[in-house]
Amino acid sequence: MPYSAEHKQQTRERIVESARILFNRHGFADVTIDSIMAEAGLTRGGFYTHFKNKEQLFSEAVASFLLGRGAQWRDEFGVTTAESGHDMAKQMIDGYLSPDHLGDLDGQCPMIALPSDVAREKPAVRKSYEQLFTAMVSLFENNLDDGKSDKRQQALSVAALCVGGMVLARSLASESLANEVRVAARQMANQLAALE
Amino acid sequence: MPYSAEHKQQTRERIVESARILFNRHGFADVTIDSIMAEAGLTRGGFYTHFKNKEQLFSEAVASFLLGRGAQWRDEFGVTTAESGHDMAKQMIDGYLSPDHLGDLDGQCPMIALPSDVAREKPAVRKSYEQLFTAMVSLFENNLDDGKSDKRQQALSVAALCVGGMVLARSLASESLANEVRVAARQMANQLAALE
DNA sequence: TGTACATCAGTGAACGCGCGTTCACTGATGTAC
DNA sequence: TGTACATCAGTGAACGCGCGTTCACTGATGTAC
Repeated sequence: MPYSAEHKQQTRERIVESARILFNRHGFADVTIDSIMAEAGLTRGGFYTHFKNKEQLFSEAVASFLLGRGAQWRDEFGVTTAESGHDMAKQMIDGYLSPDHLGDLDGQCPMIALPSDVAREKPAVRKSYEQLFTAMVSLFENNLDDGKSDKRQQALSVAALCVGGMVLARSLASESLANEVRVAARQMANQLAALE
Repeated sequence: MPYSAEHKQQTRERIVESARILFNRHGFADVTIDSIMAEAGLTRGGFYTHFKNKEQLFSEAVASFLLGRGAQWRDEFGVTTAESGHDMAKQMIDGYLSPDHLGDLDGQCPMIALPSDVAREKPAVRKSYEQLFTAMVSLFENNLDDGKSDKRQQALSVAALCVGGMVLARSLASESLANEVRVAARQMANQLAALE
């Protein structure tokens, strides 16, 4: 068996990481397999020993967010005691709708960077996107008060505000209007999260 | 002067209309100038007597939504008396977050169909997107109660919920989850619009 | 009213380019002896 | 310990294709007479 057991796996992860960053920045169609492989320190042809095609890599790149910053969020905010729930939800909301996140084209959540790219893809890619969304909604569900009959609706709405506010901020021409939307969504999301 | 005065203008509008529909359905990168011109009953080469390049057409196609269904919405909900404001806002919210709108890939609002495509474009395209957003926010501002100190914040949040809810619904794999998000966003948007 | 002409919207072949994918090959590595 | 070998991750040239844009040309039209 040439090469160590994990060697191929590590290369594969390097490719997924390059892809995640490049897709986040330029979208699915405008990123070439050449550029992804070059970013990972490899050449074009090797791609197909790891992936069936470009679309499969796209799917994995979107999902891989949950292993990086996504896991960080989950670890930080995912499991909390009842009384600290609101604080955790607030930190999550404030972080997601922060200027830092808005400026982080490479590291941002793919839900913000790639919504319309994903909407045109096949179910496999959409499932990866859905994983991110489901994780976010669960996180909010776990950090809102118990006993609320519309807790899930609240969590879904807060998530829609987080994603919607950031997606809009990214697409507007005016930086000041973008920030106005971001701040309004942040305040409203916090208000909703604290609603009782 | 060969051809009537409006002939060129009409052809141009036909191209923009084809472009709006095709971009809405397939995104910026995956639509060819050939396909747009063919849809308008013309051939490739004629494109450049009307537009500088593909990007300029994209910008005009996004903005053109305000002349079609956008104008319809504006006329229907734009100018209202104070006491009917809430009803108008509700109709707008319910229409935007309706199953019909979710299923209408050709006629949908470009804010839903093209957010990440637009985010990567130059200011001219982003300005067109912003026109749509500004129109929506104004419409909500005009249909919420007077005298509220955070009226604008409310309008921005409702708009973020409308766009966010629909963008997410488009990108998820599960149809039932997509509808859950859509309905949750609709209910919450209506709640916010009626907040006093 | 009828005809020659000038205009320019629209045609379609061609240009230059880069993409996703394939494939015959290479060379670094772990194993057997 | 040292060497021959088998494996397969990675290489890079090539294939087939379609794109955005250009350009010399055409032919439908309004105008001048």
